[in-house]
Formats: sequence, C-alpha cells, structure tokens
Amino acid sequence: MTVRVRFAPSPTGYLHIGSARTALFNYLYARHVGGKFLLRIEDTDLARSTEESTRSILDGLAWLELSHDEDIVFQSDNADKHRETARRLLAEGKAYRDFTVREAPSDANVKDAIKDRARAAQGEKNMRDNPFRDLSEAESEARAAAGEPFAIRLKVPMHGRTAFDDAVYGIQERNYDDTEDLVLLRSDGHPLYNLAVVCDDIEMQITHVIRGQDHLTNTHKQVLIYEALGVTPPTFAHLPLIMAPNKGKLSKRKHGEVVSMTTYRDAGFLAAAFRNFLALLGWSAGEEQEIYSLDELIAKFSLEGIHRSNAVFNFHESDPRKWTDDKAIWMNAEYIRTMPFEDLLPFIKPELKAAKLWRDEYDDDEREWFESTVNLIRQRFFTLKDFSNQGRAYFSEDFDFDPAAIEKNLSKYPDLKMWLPELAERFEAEFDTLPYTEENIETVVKAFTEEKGTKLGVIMNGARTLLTGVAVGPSMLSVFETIGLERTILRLRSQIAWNA
RNA sequence: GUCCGGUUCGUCUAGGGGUUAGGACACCGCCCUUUCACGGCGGCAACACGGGUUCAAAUCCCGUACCGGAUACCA
Repeated sequence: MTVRVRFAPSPTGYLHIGSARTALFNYLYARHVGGKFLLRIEDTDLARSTEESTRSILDGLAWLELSHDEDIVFQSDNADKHRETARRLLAEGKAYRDFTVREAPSDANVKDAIKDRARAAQGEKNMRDNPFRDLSEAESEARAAAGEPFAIRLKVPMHGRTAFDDAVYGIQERNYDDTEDLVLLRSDGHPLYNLAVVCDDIEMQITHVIRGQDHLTNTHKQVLIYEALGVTPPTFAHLPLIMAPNKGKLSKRKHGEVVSMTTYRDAGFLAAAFRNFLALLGWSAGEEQEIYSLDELIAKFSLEGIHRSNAVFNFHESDPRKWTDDKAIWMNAEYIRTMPFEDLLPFIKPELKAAKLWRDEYDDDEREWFESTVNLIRQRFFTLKDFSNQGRAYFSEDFDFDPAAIEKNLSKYPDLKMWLPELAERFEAEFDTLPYTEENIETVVKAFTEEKGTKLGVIMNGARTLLTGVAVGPSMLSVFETIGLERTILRLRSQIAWNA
C-alpha cells in the first residue's frame, strides 16, 4: 500500500511556523517512503476562513518548495458527504439527535469560557448523561419531522476505551468516560471538524496522519468515528509543539510577524536554509550534522527521529539584531556564504533588481567582476537583504553613510578630510601605469601612510567609510580592488560624508 | 477540575544501565587583521526533585514538582 499523507491547514491566517513544520514533516515522510503528499484546505469554518489566507498558505508552501501531489481538496466541497455520513450513523443507531437548544456562542474569550465551564463541572460531569441519548427512535423521528432543530451527536459506547499506537508517542489510551458524545452535525446542518476530517481522510485514502500533538484528544474522538464507521484508522504521528520563548503558545495574535512564513521570505531568508532549520526543530537524525540539503533530509527522515518534547522557537522581541531565532539566522548566513555561486545567483538577482541595483552587464561583460564581488561580500552577510543594504555601495553610487562609521573612522581624524582626496590624487598618478592590484595598492597606501606619519588603520578605515559607507566589511585591499580605480578615486574625493 | 503528554547546557539537540555527558547556536576570551559580523583555537554552561531496582541509573520503575496540550453545535 502506498503511503498517503496530507497537510490540512485551516485558512484562518498566513502559514505559521508550526504549520510549516507540520507540512515539511509530512512532505519529508511522503518523499522518503515514495508516497503521496496531499493538500487539503479545511475551510469548514465559513466565518473565519478566507481566500486570502488560502493564498497566503499556498504561497508559503510554494516558497518552502513543498509541492503537493494531486489536486487540492477543499473540505467545504465535501459537506454533503459529511452530512450523509452523519445521517448514516444516525440511521444505524450509532449517533443520535440532540434537541438541546444551541447555546449562543460566547463572544468573549472562548477558551477561558470552556475552561471555566469544565472546572465548574468538577469532574461530576457524566459524559453520557445527555437526555436525548436514549430517546426512542419514534419520538426522535417525530420531533425531527415536526421541524424541531437538532444536532447529531456520536453515541459513544458506555464502557471501554479508545486506543491507538502513535508513531511518536506510543500507545495512547483514553476511557470513553473522558470523551463526550461529540457533535458531528450542527443543528444548522453544518458538519463539524472531527467528522469532516475522518470522512475526508478516508476518502483521500490517507494512511498516515502527521499533525501537532494539540490534536491528541481529537484523535481519540476520530478513532471513535472510525470505529462507528467500521473503518480501520490510519497510523497517527503527533508532533511536539513549537513554543514561544516563555514556553507559552506561539500565536499569530501575540507574536505577530515572527511566526509567519512570509516574513522570512520577505526578510531575505533562503527557503533551503529555513527548511533546514525547521526540520531540526523537533526532529533529528541522531547525528551531529546540522546542514542538510533537501535530498539529505528526505533520505534521512523518519518518524522515529521525531521528539516527544516541545521545542522553543527562540526569538528576542526587544533585540532587533535577534528578532528571530539565532540558529535560523546563523543557518541562513551559513547557506549564503557557502552555497555555490550559481545557486545563489537566482536569489541575489531579484533582490538587486528590486532595489534597482541590478545591471544586465552582470550577466555577461561584468559577470566575472560581479561574481568575485559577491563572493567577497557574502562572507559576512546574513540575509539576501544584505546585498542591497550593506552591499549597496558595491553596486551603486547612491549609497548612505552610516553615522556610526563616520563618527568612528572620519570625525575623529580631521586630517583625513585633506588626506583622502590627496590619496585619490596619488592613486590617479600611480595607477596610471601600475596595475590596480591588491599588492600594488598596499604598497601605495603604505607609502602614503608613512609620509603622513599616521597609522595604516586610520587611512584604511577612513577609506572604507568613504568607499562603502559602513565600518565593517572584507579586507580593505579587496574592497579597493573590487570597487575599482575609477570609483575609488571619485569616492575618496567626495566630501559628501564629511557634510553629512 | 479532569484527561493526556513532556522534562539533558540560555536555546536546538546527541546519548538511553558503566561516557571526562558529545555537537550546534548564542555568549566570552585569544589568534588572524587596517575594521569586522568571515575564519582558527579555547572557555562558560545541562541530565527537574525524591524514592526504588541494580555491583552500577542521566538512562529502567514509582511518586512529586514544574511546563505544555486538550476539554466548543471552532479548526
């Protein structure tokens, strides 16, 4: 039997980090065993589902390059089948009509309301005490025929327990006493989550359900539905949750952008790097390797390697330099500086284009210069954005000067205001005949420094600031060379920074 | 409240009866260097607690604590 897994997000917001990892694990498992990775949009909550969310989720998956097999299933399209299934269970006596008048949904904090209600019941609550559970068939039919609204609830057996062998958490058991007669169909005829999921998973012939462990109790309910339907449940694998730094729930509402996949795409992350990071959040191959290509992840992924304990996504809200997890940033930087140039180019190009820094010559005449420049500057970059921000001066004459750099490297040495234009003269004269190479540049700059009776660092850092606008970067000799003689002279003469 | 799950450096994790408890990120120091966020070397830092089983427990069992999840006519 071929393995079929699905990723089933509800379109109530963008793709967040937890869902993304669930999608990734499903994808990796499917690819590992040569199965199918399916996508189902759980849009049965008409009030909260939006098309925009669906699009955003699809965008996120596309960015992560998690391509699905077969057509996307929209759960709402199957509502009739879900209703039919509920009616069948009713007809078979495995479900019953509940004529209890529906409570108005509490508007405030739903979670808290539920918790309060549960606590108030003080364990006194008998999950089987619904007065309509044992209503005679005749009376049930009569009341329904009279037009009285009813919900359909599953008739959970009085004695026994649900059990399944979770691929991650092992044997899971739960007494029927702890599960209420769950509603399958709302009184307005709307099918509910657990019913819809089971019906669709059966219909889609899902063999493995890989999802967050927040679904563990749902799974018991779903097993009950499978049993009522006489269908063997799939294998379940529940994933540990991804938590906020305070070990609380990571939520869109509380933590905002940092949990959204699009944030990472827009911040200049490479999908490969982020995927790699995500894969290691709750899974490990049991070895010390950290960097994995997609093919390696697929080759090494296994359900056995999934952890049971939750993982913290360690971002620092108050520190702009660590706005997201350190390791994610490090991994992205690692990819940026070690990827083959040809693989990186397709990402740098659009980045530079968007910043109006791209020139077509980089593709042919200046290809060599472009490549060596990128290889030079990418060593200290963290995201693709750095190419257009910190790297701007390499590609454009229109760049800003970092005030801190001016302060540190120029203001402190007023003589530089004269010296650097003078150095420009010197360059112009010397390199009229001499080749503009690192070696020769070093000789010229050193001689110049000695004449002025100053330290090499003063001249070099002053020049760095004028040439690149920032205080950090590669070896200054390389910078001189890659910026080129002409632009070096122009920038050394410029007084813009001094007037800033 | 009840049910379920979890607990190894700050974080991600390896290990799963005998290890100097390993790696990565972060942090700190030294080196390289004109700067630096690259690189090299090094350092700091963990088995939640209490019982038991055992010659031996981070590892197995029980309990406690703490954290998390669930408990809807949401998904």
